Amino acid sequence: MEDQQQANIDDLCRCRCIHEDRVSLARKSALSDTENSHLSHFFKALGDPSRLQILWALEKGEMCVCDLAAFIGISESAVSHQLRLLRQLQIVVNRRDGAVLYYRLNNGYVSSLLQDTLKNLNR
Amino acid sequence: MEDQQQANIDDLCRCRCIHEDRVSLARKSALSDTENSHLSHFFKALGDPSRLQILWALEKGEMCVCDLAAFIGISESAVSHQLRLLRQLQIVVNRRDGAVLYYRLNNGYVSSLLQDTLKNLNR
DNA sequence: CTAGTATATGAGTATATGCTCAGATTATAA
DNA sequence: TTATAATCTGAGCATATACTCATATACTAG
Repeated sequence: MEDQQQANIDDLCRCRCIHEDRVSLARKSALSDTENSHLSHFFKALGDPSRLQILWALEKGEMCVCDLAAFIGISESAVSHQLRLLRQLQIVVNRRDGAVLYYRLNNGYVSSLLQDTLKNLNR
Repeated sequence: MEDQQQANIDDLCRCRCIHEDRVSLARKSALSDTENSHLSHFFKALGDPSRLQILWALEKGEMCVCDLAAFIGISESAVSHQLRLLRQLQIVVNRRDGAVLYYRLNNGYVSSLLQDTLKNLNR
C-alpha cells in the first residue's frame, strides 16, 4: 500500500520538463478550477452546430421552440434539450406568453462574440 | 417510392410553427454550412478543460510539449493529441529548435477572447 | 552507425454527447 | 371537466471524444 503510493508519487515527480521557469510562470497565472470549468462549459455550449444555429437566429430577435425547430430542421424535443443547456448556462432566457415560450439571448456578449469570431475566421 | 417521398415532404411541411416571418428572417441571415462548421469546430476546441489550460498557458509565452504536460498534469501523449487538434485549426503554431517543438498561440484573437469571456462570466 | 530524447500517431477503451421516442407538464379553450 | 397545443424531461442508443498504451518518427550526441 505504502510502496504503491510512493511509486505513484515518484512517477508523477519524474519530470523531464526542460523549462521549469516557464512551467512555474504558467502555474502562477493559471486559471482556477472554477474559472476553467465555467469557461470550458461556456465554449462547449457554443461548440455545436445546432446550438450555434439557435444562437445565431436568436441574435435577430426572440423565437419560440417550434420556430427554432422549423428553422434548424430538427425536432422540437431536440431543440428543447439544447435550450435547457443554454438556459442552465444563462446564455439564453425565456419569457412565457400563454403556452408559448419565447427565447432570447441573455445579453449582448454572445452576439458580439459570434460576430467577432466569424470575422476572425474569415480573416 | 413516389408516395414515400411525398409522405416525407408532407411530413417536413407539416409546420406548426407560429411565426413564419421570424423563421424566414432567420433563414435570410443564416450562417452558411461552412461558416457554421468552422465556428463550431473553433468553439469546440476551446470547450475542453485541458485545451483551455494549454491555451491559457501559451498566452504567457511559448512552451514545449513536456512543459505543458508537467503544467497540466496529463501525459505528453495526451498533450500532443490536443496540440494536433489546435494546430489543425490554426489556433496554435510551433517552431522547432532541435528535437524540441515550441508551441505558441497563432494570433492575438484567442488571447483576447479568453480574457473577455472570463470577464463576462465573472460579471 | 547506435543510443537516447522529444514528439507524433494509430488503436483501443471508457465516458460524454446529441438525438429520438414516449410520456409528463403547463396553459388555453370548449 | 376534457381536449388540444406547446414545451419539457427521462431513458435509450449511436456516435464523438479524451485519454492510455505501444509504436513510429525526428533530431542530437557519441
